[in-house]
Amino acid sequence: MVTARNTRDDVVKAAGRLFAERGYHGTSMRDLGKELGLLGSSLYSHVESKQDLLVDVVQEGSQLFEASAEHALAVAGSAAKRMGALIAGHVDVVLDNLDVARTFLNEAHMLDDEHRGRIIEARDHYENAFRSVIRQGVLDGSFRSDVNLKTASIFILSVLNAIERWYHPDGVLDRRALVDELTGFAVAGLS
Amino acid sequence: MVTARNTRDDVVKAAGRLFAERGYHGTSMRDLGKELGLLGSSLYSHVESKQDLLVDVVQEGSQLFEASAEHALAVAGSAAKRMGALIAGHVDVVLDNLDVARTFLNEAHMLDDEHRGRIIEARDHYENAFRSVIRQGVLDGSFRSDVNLKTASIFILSVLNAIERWYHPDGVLDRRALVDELTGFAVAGLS
DNA sequence: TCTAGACAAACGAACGTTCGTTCGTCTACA
DNA sequence: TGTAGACGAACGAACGTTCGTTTGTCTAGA
Repeated sequence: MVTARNTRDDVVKAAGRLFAERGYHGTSMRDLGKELGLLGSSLYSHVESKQDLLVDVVQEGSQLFEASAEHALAVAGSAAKRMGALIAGHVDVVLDNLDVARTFLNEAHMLDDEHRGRIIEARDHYENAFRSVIRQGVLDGSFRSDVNLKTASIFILSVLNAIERWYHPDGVLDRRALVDELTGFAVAGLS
Repeated sequence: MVTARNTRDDVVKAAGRLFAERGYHGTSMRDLGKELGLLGSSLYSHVESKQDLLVDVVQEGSQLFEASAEHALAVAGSAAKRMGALIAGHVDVVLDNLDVARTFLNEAHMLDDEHRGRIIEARDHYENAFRSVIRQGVLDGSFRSDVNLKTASIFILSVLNAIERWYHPDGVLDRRALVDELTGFAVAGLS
């Protein structure tokens, strides 16, 4: 007989799913309990508060993106190649952790000031990874010299962050093709 | 003596402001009343329901974008020029109606099925304006022949729709410079 | 010019429901 | 037998909404 006891991780995972789908304020603790076959009150055996769940999900998202950038920046090669690595990493994070990524992107501003501040810092740091690769390309002449570092990095991240809003893994465009399209568009926009 | 009676439009406008700021589910009717110096219950002199307010705001957003696209498509000239008109129109809609645009972009999926369906249709129609201009550019040779119409239009709209998340009108980048950056990046990405 | 009536706007109490959360109890496994 | 997990009743607060009433302004007729 397999007993289906829930762990804190199960609760956080389900919270990510519902927060992504219905938003933080659109999800009640009773909804979340139902998702796990529990009563809402039972969740407090695993978690201190609802806000706590949001913090957990958003922090996980933040760490995933951070790790991805670190990994991509370790790649050697041209600016275009390293930008490709950043983009491929971003796509992997989003598509392999869709609920976490969606919650991170859309619900983080519901956090209290302190946590939100930390998330904004992490986001800025992540954006800097893109900026530094663009700078490399401008300096070595592979990208246009008049590229605006700030806007260019924001534009590319805008495209990447929107993926969760339209991309369906079972559509005609598979993940590799998506990454190719994204990288092609970004590099062309910078060249 | 100036009497400050509120109209339905005042309520809808305030609703757009709060929905944009805190989200639909994060805004209560009492919050909204306070914004206008009223009790929550008093809002029902102007409006049938909370959902009704969301419908009003989102539909206004939808119409603004639609009108902008129609106007831009009437512009004669190269594909690049017409794309510039689409982008400039989009930026104007967003920056001149920030609350409405933000609510349209982020809260429309909270609508009931029927209204949401209509909004999705309108969005598809708006995207088609971008697609048709890209097609024009591909056909006349000013854009790359291997441009993917669907992804390219989505990418450009992704950048445009993200503006509300980062752009501040009082920053160093004024509106004209923003449009130039956007158009430059889009056209370069297509060329 | 004065006034009676109509009207929309706003009030404020109250409705039933849902919210996040607490707590004492029970149960199943180690 | 001890303990972690789940229960389920209960809490006070907040939710969207209703409703009878009050307020202030505009208009028509005397």
